[in-house]
Amino acid sequence: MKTDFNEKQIQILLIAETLFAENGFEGTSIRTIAKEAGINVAMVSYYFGSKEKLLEALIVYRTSDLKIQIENLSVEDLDPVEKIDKMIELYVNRIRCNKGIYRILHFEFSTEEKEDKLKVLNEVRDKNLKSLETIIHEGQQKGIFRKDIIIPLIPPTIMGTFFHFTMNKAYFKKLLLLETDEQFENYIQTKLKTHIQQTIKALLIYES
Amino acid sequence: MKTDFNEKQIQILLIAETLFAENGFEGTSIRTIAKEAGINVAMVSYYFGSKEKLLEALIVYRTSDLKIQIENLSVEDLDPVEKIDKMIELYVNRIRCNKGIYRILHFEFSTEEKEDKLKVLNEVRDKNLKSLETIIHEGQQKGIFRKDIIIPLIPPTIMGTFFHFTMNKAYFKKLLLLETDEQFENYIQTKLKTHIQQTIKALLIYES
DNA sequence: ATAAAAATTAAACAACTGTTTAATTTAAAC
DNA sequence: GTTTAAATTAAACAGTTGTTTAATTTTTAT
Repeated sequence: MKTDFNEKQIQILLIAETLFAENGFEGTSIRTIAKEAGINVAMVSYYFGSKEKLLEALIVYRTSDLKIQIENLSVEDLDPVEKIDKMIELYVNRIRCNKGIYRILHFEFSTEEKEDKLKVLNEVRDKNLKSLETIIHEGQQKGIFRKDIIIPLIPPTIMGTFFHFTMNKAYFKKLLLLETDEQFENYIQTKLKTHIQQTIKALLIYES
Repeated sequence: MKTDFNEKQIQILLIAETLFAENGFEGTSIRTIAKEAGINVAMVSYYFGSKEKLLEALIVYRTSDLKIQIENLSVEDLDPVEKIDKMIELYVNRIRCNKGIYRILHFEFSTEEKEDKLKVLNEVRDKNLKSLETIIHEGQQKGIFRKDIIIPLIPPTIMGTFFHFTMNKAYFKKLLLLETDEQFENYIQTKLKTHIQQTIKALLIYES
């Protein structure tokens, strides 16, 4: 599998990413990509073979990016609660910086069965889940966290909350009286992030 | 705004809903809809005017459905914690039964600015939020719930968790060893529902 | 400077897109 | 039974789609 792209290819990939995220895969024509990138239509086929393969290349390009971003929190010298806080901050920032590709991965690939192309993404997810498990088990051994937690359901709550909020930008901007995009972005990094941290910590610690 | 449709129109709407949810708006052609519905291509234009207006009609049709489904929990004779449980159950069931239209509303309308068409949806959201506020305020007055909760961020956690889980069906089926679609559906109605309930209750009750 | 390879182009391709037309069939009203 | 309206059809429309071709320019290597 090809993982190295030249400057021109990367330029095309980045523009395709934006357009796919904005208008969907089917909603974006090669001609639009070409026009936006200031190149000839044929160049996409020339470099990537087809529109489908362009999407695959984009996913390869971006998920290899994500791989690198994985940090191993479980080794750091923090107590479990602090580790949870930090992990959520990492989650939020990672999605925030890769909104485009996340959107594409979740919406273009959600229904269809292109599992092979999602292998890399699944590897990232599995590794994240492992890190999370390590942290929670540590907290459970120290008697801080409850023991009847279904750990695989925690990332959906973190990511899902974030996604649902950003996907309904217009609605929440109006609801929370956030006038500019900057205010919206700022709200995510402060209030929303804190809300998610509070939620997960409460779930882990609370005894009913 | 037209809100009544005849049998034939509803048949077309339902098939369009499935196809839009599966392949997206741009990814679904009128001819595919017509073929699937066993009608002539021209009938869509004849009944709805255009593909765009077909989508609008679908949203009108479905959101008027949703409106009726809104129950007013806040008046029932239950304690706040039970009300939260019941409300989440309603949330989960409502999304579960209207997966298609929710997907369309969130993904086809997320980026573009077709706010006027989303008015009905926003009304439903606002009403749900009001109900939730009533319940939480009651719990706060009784000293059961904490007072520093950002209430508008709770629906994103409920809906987001659910969505993220269903959107990544293939991944979670493999991860949780759910072999059939029935097992997956069952997991949603039991474990996932309980997880969301636990999460929200913990957030509301837990004192740090 | 010359030859080979890579990059870029405009044009053409057939298939598909949403939509409209005009003719025909079916149903309703009188 | 006749007239009028609604429903349905196949065909055509013009525009767009992804992709390929073959010619041309640019870059690289010798």
